[in-house]
Amino acid sequence: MPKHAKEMEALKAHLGKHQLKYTRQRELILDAFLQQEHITAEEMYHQLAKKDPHLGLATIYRTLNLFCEAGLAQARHFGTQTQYDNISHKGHHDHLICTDCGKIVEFENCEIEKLQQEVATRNGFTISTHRLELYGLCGRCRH
Amino acid sequence: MPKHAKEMEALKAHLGKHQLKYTRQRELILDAFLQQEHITAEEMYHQLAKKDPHLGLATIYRTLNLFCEAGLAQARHFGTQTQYDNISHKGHHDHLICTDCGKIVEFENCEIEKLQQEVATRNGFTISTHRLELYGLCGRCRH
DNA sequence: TATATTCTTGAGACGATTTATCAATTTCAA
DNA sequence: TTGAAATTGATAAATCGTCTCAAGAATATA
Repeated sequence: MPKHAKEMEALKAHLGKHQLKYTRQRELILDAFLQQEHITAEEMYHQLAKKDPHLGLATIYRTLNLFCEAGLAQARHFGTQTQYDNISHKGHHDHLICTDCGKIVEFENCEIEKLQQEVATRNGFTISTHRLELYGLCGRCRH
Repeated sequence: MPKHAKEMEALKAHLGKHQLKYTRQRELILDAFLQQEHITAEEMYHQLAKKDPHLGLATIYRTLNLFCEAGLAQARHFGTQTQYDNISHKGHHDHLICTDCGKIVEFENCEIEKLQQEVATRNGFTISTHRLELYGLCGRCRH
């Protein structure tokens, strides 16, 4: 049984629903992606160059965007690059982001999530994912 | 007395401290900026083209970044562009977003904000802005 | 006020990141 | 196995923001 059977099924379900195909490249990229907490397209390109030197950067971008549509990933822009966060792997992480040096601290907070649920319920919504980013200065950059 | 005397003084203080000059362009851009909650350089470029057709885009980028350094603005990457948030503007709100119909509900929640502060403090951060988006289905689309 | 010094501006070149294009290839259902 | 439809890889192109530099503007000094 593959390591990430659950996510692979989720991806296949999305592909089937949209008349898309399950390709070798998509499987390769999914495997690599699910081992990361977050990654950029460029990083993945270099990582996968060993396994498949002909895998194109455009394919990686296309596939990571596909993962976002399938609900496996979430794009987040910081600095000049886009980070693709793995939201299926370890539970959801929120981010503290230093606007000066770019340092990112991940955190989880059940109380905040509970309050989010309350807000959603009060407005008749059913939440599937969320995004919370706190911007400011880290201890070192404050000086 | 100008509309935004306080912010103008803050800018002048920063300029003086760093041996920078108070120019017509900086005043023009400050005036426009303080009327916004957040704006991109491109948006401001078009907005100000009426008042000064020769104002360059590079000057707007430079000036908005200057405002960040002076503590009047905060850069935030959203989509492919950079949003410059007006820090002096109160009334931050978060968003509930329906992934099916695109409906957006705005909300504020002091308790969540308080918990955010706690998380930040615990990690040595000083928050200046944040972004919270809840994605899911609205009441109508759930059926 | 005149002058010297320094900073700023505008225009376009440039670099980095991401998307679009398109012929060749692969997938998948019949 | 076959054929329609989707995908890929290579690269061109678009987008966004910064850099460069000569010309112009702001401030300090006399």
